[in-house]
Amino acid sequence: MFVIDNSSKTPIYEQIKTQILALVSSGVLKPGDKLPSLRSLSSSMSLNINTIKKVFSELENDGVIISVLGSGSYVSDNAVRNPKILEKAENELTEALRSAKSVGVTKEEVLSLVEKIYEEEIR
Amino acid sequence: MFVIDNSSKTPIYEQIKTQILALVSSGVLKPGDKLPSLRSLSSSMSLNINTIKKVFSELENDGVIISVLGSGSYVSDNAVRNPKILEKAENELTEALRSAKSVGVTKEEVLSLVEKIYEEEIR
Amino acid sequence: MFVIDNSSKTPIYEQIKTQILALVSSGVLKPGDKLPSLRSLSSSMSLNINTIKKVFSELENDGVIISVLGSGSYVSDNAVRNPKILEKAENELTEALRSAKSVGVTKEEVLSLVEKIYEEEIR
Amino acid sequence: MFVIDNSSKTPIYEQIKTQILALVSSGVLKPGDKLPSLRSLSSSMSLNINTIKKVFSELENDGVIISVLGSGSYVSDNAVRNPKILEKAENELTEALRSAKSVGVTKEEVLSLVEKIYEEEIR
DNA sequence: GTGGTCTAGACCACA
DNA sequence: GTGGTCTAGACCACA
Repeated sequence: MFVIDNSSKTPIYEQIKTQILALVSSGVLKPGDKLPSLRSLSSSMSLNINTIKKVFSELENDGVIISVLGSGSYVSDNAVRNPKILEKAENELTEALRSAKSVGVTKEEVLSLVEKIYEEEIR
Repeated sequence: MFVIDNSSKTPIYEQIKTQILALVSSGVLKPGDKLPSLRSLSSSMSLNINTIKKVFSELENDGVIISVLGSGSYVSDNAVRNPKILEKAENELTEALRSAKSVGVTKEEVLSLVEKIYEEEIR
Repeated sequence: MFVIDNSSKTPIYEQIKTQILALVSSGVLKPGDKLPSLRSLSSSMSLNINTIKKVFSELENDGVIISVLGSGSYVSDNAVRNPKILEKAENELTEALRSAKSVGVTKEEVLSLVEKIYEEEIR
Repeated sequence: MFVIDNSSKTPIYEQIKTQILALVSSGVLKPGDKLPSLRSLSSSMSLNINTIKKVFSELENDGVIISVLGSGSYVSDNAVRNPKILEKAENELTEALRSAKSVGVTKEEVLSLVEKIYEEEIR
């Protein structure tokens, strides 16, 4: 389902959230689509159900999905290029850029990295 | 001395570490320079000495400073553009870029952000 | 679990670290294996949890283990004959040899000591 | 006078002690020779006098030198291949060998290191 | 004075 | 349950 890197310092719930967001913004998941249930996701991925709960509650909080009691969770209408998500990504990118600049990474090095990333296939 | 944002999710010791690294790479702190003592730093910042110890021990581990028992801590000879530090910054930047791309931030938006950051005064 | 010599000048955390490294390189602990939790180790050894934390954080820094928040600590994939660890051991051996030579220990005495050590059972 | 490596984790007094022991066992300093005074040594090396005091008191304790109140310190008659010193060097070497063995350094690697060290010029 | 080790304990985020 | 951060304070070795 999703690829989890256990050796990463990024929490598992963040890794899954990022991958769901990528599916939404790439159009694989469209507004109105139903997501798998908490239980099916957690059992199929052998994860603690609390981990998946955290993913879904954050996504709902961000306005990307809507959970309907007794029915399931659905991609919301304004999920694509959702303002909260975009702002958060930009803030994180800003921090990473400032940090890189402050330790001496040059603008040229950053630009070539940007080129490289944007040429990559979507994973 | 250093600016601490207590509301940040970034640990205090990371914030201080980042600022010391910036001082080193900007040349304010040069190889051989003596850093303030654990005690003077912790008391002037109203932080516990163990928090500062963590900062210094991480910096020593990264090869940026050298701590000498009974004498003090000094900027190491190969502190500037230190490979470990650069690699870490680039890895974090790569992650932030991939994440931004995956949620729909365009390459143009990224490039204009890069321009903006690299025009900023060093803080 | 581990043998601690309180009268030794070697810090407790170093003693434990050394013994974990020996378990890893002898194959008793294999990549992927889970280490005991901080709490269980510290309570079973009657040591403060912070002492064990220091052991684990050094081992993680050396690339021997990986600590995962909420899950536990695991032997990393490249733990065996880890370059950092080998280099450190060789540097310490070099120092000890130079020091022994400088005070008049003969090469023959050293060679017979090496034979003796490498015939010892693994402790 | 003596070479001090400030970036070493070996205390300065140990570094000096080792070098004095090397001078004795190589015959540069002979039994009966007078050592420089505490003050002249500490001032010429820009070291704290406590550091040199520690060196001399350890050497006296080991039976390598004899301090005569009001006169100075002299290399003792049984300074060469002094039993305490040899035993200490061998103990440290044993520890380093056991440690190297335990992290996977092979006997062959150790032997080639021994050859290399014993071919080195005395420093 | 300096940094290093160890204990004790609170509080947090994550699984 | 797990590890991570931070405070508080004792005691040590070294310069």
